[in-house]
Amino acid sequence: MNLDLTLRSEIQKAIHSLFQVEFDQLQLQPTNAEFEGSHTLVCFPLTKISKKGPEETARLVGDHLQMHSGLVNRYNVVKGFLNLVLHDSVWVNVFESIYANANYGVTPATGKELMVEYSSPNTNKPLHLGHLRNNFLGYSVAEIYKSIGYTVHKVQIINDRGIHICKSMAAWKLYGDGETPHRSGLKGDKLVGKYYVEFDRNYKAQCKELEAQGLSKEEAERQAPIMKLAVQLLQQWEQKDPEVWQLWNLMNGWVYAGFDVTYQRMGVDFEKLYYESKTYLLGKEEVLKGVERGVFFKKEDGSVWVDLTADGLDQKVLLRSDGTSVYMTQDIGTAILRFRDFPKIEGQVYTVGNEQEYHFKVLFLILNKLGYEWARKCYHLSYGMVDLPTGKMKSREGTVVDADDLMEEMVQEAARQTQELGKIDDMSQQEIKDLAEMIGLGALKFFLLKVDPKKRMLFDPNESIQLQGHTGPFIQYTHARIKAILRKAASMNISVDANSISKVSTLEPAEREVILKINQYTNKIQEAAREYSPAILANYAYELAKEYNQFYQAIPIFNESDPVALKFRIAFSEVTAATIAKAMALLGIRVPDRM
RNA sequence: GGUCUCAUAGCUCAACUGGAUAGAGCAGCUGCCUUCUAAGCAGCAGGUUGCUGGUUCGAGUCCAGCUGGGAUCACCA
Repeated sequence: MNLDLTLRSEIQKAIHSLFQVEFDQLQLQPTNAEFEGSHTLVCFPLTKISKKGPEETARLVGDHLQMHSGLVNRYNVVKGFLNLVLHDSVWVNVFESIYANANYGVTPATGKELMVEYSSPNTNKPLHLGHLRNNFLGYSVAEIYKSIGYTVHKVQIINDRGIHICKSMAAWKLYGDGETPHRSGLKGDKLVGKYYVEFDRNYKAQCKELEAQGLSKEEAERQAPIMKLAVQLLQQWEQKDPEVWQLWNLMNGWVYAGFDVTYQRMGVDFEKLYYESKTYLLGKEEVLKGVERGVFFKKEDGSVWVDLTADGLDQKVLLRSDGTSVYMTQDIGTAILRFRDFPKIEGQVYTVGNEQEYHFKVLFLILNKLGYEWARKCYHLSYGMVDLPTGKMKSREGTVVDADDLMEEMVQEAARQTQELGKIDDMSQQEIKDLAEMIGLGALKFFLLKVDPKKRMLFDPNESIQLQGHTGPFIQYTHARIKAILRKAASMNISVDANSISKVSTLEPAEREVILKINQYTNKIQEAAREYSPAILANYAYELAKEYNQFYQAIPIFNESDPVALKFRIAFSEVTAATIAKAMALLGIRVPDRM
């Protein structure tokens, strides 16, 4: 049974019979902790139809519900707020139906499909902290949509061509001396990144030298030999020069091998990879067709533009005067290609930083102008930057937090603290290692996901590494404690079944609070999906764990002599653990049985 | 300069989309482990929600203006 819907309809019935009016704009909200009750009806909006003061209106509705609704036990009125106290049997019923449903919180397949793009790195340097936020967000949103019945296609577009990779190639050719990941033992993406830095260092030195010889800054930047080499490589690449392509394939291959290791540890996956080298020429045809249909226009020099001034934006170029594509052209092509690849998807989610908000606004408008219905279902999952205490991450200034390093650091810290607590001394080396992995990554993921994606956030290495308080490990810990209870119950041969639950007649306040929280789970998933915000689920999981911990501390389960209450509490703990595990799984966080 | 966006406790974040006395965690202080795991629980202290007006029965939330951050506005990607 859906408690909220049932209660809503009972309230509507009450209002109808009291005031003879249909009123469907009910404001029903959770009761503040300081008052008795679980649901609160805000009665100010009702005064217009009741023609009475808010308090009297509240009392009328409260009386009616108490007399005619089987749900409401008693009520209290504070100002215009009607606080409802439901019968314990209602809560027991709610719990029973959740307990009976092993798939609680999972919507069966609806036939709807969605594509989620995330990660989408350049291939000239390793993944960093910003990519971690991106990957965790994209992965989680995809999982959330799966759980509400969507088939989700996780994809990325890999920026594998362009001047950036040519820079790494140029530096490697000049200074690499044939270095390979195999020979140096360096991870492939790190190796390529090393030569990207190497490029920059030499480029700057060369510019400085040329400037000392009297060249202007711009002139020096153009004339620097290493830059000339990079530009030459780019041109040769575009002409499909076999030698250049071989090197390009080789170095990209190193990067992909490195990325695979990183993705593996992050726990993210992709169904299909799109490569810019294969899609960057797409879109041109679509744009030309658009010109024919008068959606776009051509200037005298041959360049093609879209006029978005009617939408409050400016004019944007889509094809250069020499006929070549720009970034936007390519994105138009890729979007259309994806809908051809997956004709059933109703839209695409682009997990990309908020510095590209303007770009996506324009892209969606253009797709719309081209007549694609699905353009309205495309969503830019725009997230804020991750700042460091020292300010913005700047790759040139070496203040970038490397993804591999950070994950390793978190796992090390988790291992250290776990060791220190000494609760797992009997575990095997493999189990201990796996546990540290689970906790370290759980802490990191939770830290990055608990903040509203839209907001920029601060990453303080000292605080982020904490495993107490409002953290992933706090929630994992709650799960592990419940598992200990369940193990003990099993060893005592206590069997729980639906029948024993239905015999429960009264509940402790702490129990009611937890059931109330568990009951919110499905709503929270819907909300998280609607808002594209894993933060909503992260904070929910935290609240649920916190609520359970209060119960745990207040009521020692195995001190209970009444077998009905004992069995109920075991079942209730079991459902809490399962709900925590499910919510965390949607965030990409695993939970341990012991820690 | 135009557009967008953010500003909440010392610090990091919440606030059910306009509802009650704005909540958590960290940091600080005080209690609670003969055990279902103290990675926990209970409590104390900490706030003019950047500023000024407005709309409303009611504003951290909506509107206007100001102050201060950030992003964006290339025939770059």
